[in-house]
Order: sequence, then structure tokens, then C-alpha cells
Amino acid sequence: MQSTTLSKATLSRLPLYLQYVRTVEGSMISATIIARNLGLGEVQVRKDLRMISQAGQPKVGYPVQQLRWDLEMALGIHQKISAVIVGAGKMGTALMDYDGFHEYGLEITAAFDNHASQVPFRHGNMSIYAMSKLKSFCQQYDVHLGILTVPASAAQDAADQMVASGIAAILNFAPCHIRVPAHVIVQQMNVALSMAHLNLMVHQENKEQEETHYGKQIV
Amino acid sequence: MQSTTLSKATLSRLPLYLQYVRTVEGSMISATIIARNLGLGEVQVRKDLRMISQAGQPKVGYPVQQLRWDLEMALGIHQKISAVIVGAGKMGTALMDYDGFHEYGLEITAAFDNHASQVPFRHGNMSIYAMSKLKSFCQQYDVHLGILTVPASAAQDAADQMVASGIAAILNFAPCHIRVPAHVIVQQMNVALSMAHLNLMVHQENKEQEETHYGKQIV
DNA sequence: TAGATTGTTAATCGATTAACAATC
DNA sequence: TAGATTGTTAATCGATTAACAATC
Repeated sequence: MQSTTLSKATLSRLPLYLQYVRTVEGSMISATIIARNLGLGEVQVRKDLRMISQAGQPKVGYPVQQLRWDLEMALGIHQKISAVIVGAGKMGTALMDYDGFHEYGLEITAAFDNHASQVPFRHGNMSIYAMSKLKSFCQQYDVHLGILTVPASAAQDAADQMVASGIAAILNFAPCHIRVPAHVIVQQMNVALSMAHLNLMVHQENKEQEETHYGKQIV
Repeated sequence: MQSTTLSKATLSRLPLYLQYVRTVEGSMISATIIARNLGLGEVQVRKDLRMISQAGQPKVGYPVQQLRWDLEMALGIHQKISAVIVGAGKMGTALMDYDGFHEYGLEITAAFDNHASQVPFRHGNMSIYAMSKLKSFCQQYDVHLGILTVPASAAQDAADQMVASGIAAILNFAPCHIRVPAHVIVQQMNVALSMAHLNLMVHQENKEQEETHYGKQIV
């Protein structure tokens, strides 16, 4: 259990390691192999892993189970994390059905939408409430994370209500900037921009002619 | 029109600037104000903008229209970018309806799915083809970008077919690692991990006590 | 033992910030 | 002119890489 805080760069690579380690068969894994498969530097991987695990042994490598556990601990995945979805449109309901959440300790506790009637409506086993219920819900269940999936035109208004409800971090799927007070963290999930970014990289790549053997992974 | 390549760090902030600039009313905008609103350093913003625009003028700032145009140019948004969606489940169809794409010059040309019959099926105004059609389609229309939205269990197989079809960059929504050859770029879109990451930051933030006035934006 | 691996220390590289000059 | 801004050069900071020591 390390107490020194991880660097931002290291922290952003941990998910990659975890995802990879989860696919590994066999009982041991070495930093060398991880590095090769993810297209990263060997030393970088070793340094990163050293930050979050003591289980490495010369000549043998890391026990897969232990390393996986340590990565999950470092990412804070082992205690359940609660989050709400604001906006129950196409994207919102798709996320409600997303199977990847529970693998990462995440629990979507409820969804909220402007167009929900005052009476809770259900989608699968999840309740969709009216926006007016957001504040009391978040306070009652102590929820501080929110996923924002309303159209761009409604994003700022919805974000304001989330902030007023005690949400401390927002994952914003709306393709627009939202204004929030200093204590609130906003992370953009802009699919279109990610694609534009990828497109740029493809063009750059063509000029550079990469020589590594495995594909580059981006976080 | 700059020819020196932008640093990775700068490139990753351009989307943020563009998103913000698009919300600005009035004809001029200063780096100072942008910095304050996005929670970034003044000098950093100035340096970034200098890389992609010549339009800055002392005492006045940047003309909003021109800056916006320059940002869009730098991000390569002005020529149409074509992409395919592989996996027409909940997430895939939600993305087909996503309104944010065209704002960023992105055009989803078609979707592909294992369960599509051999006869094209339509969703809105978009065709969903069988996976077997992927290669010929990508080659005919010269598409090199793909969004992967199949379940984790089918991700590797689908990715292999995308690579075989000439896709050069994959935006992967499946919460798992996929193996690709060196020339292919993979970007993860892991919503669950983004949330875990946000959760960590919220806890750190509580310890640090930030003093900036505007909320922190993350790319 | 030799080889493969982990882990650390020092050097390099890249990005941010600070200080200042230039300009309308 | 004075003030607000852009822009640049130098200093600092952080992250990566290279070289090497330690170990089963």
C-alpha cells in the first residue's frame, strides 16, 4: 500500500495495464511482455508497476493475480463507486445497459431526465426520475459522480443542477464546454473530437513510419 | 498555416479551446479570459494559440471567428472525415444518432454488425451491413477510421476484421484490451475507467484544496 | 553459473512557468 | 501616455530513457 501519490502520467497508464493484465492467462507476467504488448517502454512499465505493487520478483516477474489486485486497489476500484446518469436519451439509456461498469466497481444508481414524469419510470432494473428529484437523491444516497448525456443545448442547465445537487465530478458527453465552480471537475467525453484526433494521428503516422512491432495504445 | 508539428500536450488542449471558443459571444477574445475559464495557465494558452494562429493582437486579443477557424484547421476538422461503426447494439445505435459528429467534420458512413442479415438494414438514414461487407466497403469508400462498439467478448475478433479491412485507427468502446499490428492506433473509450479516474481525483482534490476560481477541465 | 528479470540512480528530453520585451 | 494584451527567452519542473546494480 503506497502512500506517495502517483504521478499523473503513471495514473493514466494504470487502466491500460489493468485491462491488459485481465486478459493474461497463466500465473506470472513480466513487465517486459506487458511493455511489448502495449507498445510502451520497458523501464516505464517497471517504474509504474513498482509504484503500485511490491510483488515483482527478479527472474520471475509479477504474479498475475496479485498484480491485478494491486492495480485495482490503486485505481480505487474495490470499493463500490456510485454515480447517476443525467439525460435518459439514446446515449443515456445505452450507458444504463453498458456491461463494463460493474467490472470497474461502478454502480449507476439512478437516471434523471427532464421529460420523465414525476412518477419514476423504469428502464431495465433502473429507475428514471424527474430532474427535480436529483438533489434529494444525491444527498440521500451520498452520490458525487455524474454522467451527463443530455443534448448540447441542455447541458449547461443540467450541469448547474448537478452542481447544486452536490455532484463533484461530471463526465460530459455533450459536445460543448460547460461552466462549473472551481471545486467541480469536468471530464469531456467527446467522441467526435477523439475521432478527429485519431484522424490527425493517422496522417502523422504515415509520415513518420513507425517501427515498433505492436500497436500503439492511447488512454 | 504552421508547418512545425504541434506538441502532444498542445494538441490535446486544442479541442478544449475550440469547444470554449464556440460558446463565446462578441467579436474578440483574449487568452487571459480563455485561461481563466478553462482553469489553465495564461502563458500556456498564449503559447498554444500562437502555434495555430497568427491573429493575436496586443491589447485586443484574438478575433473570435478567426481563432475558431484556425483551431478547426489545426484539428483537421474542415475536410470531411469518414468513419464506420462496428457493432450496432445499444451503444452503436446511440452513436449513429449522436448529433455532435457533424460539428467536428465527422461523417459516419455505415455501420456493420454480425447479426445483420446479408440484406442491408437501415437505422434512421444509415445502413447496417453484415460484417462480411466491411472490407469491400472500406476499400471502396476509402475509410480508415472505425468505432468499435461490440461486447468485450467479440471485440478482438471484430478488431481483427477491421484491421484486415484497412482501418488504421480504432476508437474502442469495449472495456478490454485489443491486440493490433504496429501500424494501427487504438484509443480506448472506457466510460467505467473514466469514472474511476474521476472518483480518484475527487478524493485527491478534497485533500489538496484547490484555490483557482474556475473548474478544472480535463481532456 | 548464466540469463532473465526487477529495481534504482543519473542523464536526457519535453512541457510548464516565470520574467520580460514588444505592441496597439 | 498608461494599461492591457501578445509574444519570446530563460528557468524550472516533471516525465522518460539510459545505464547499471541487485536478485532469484
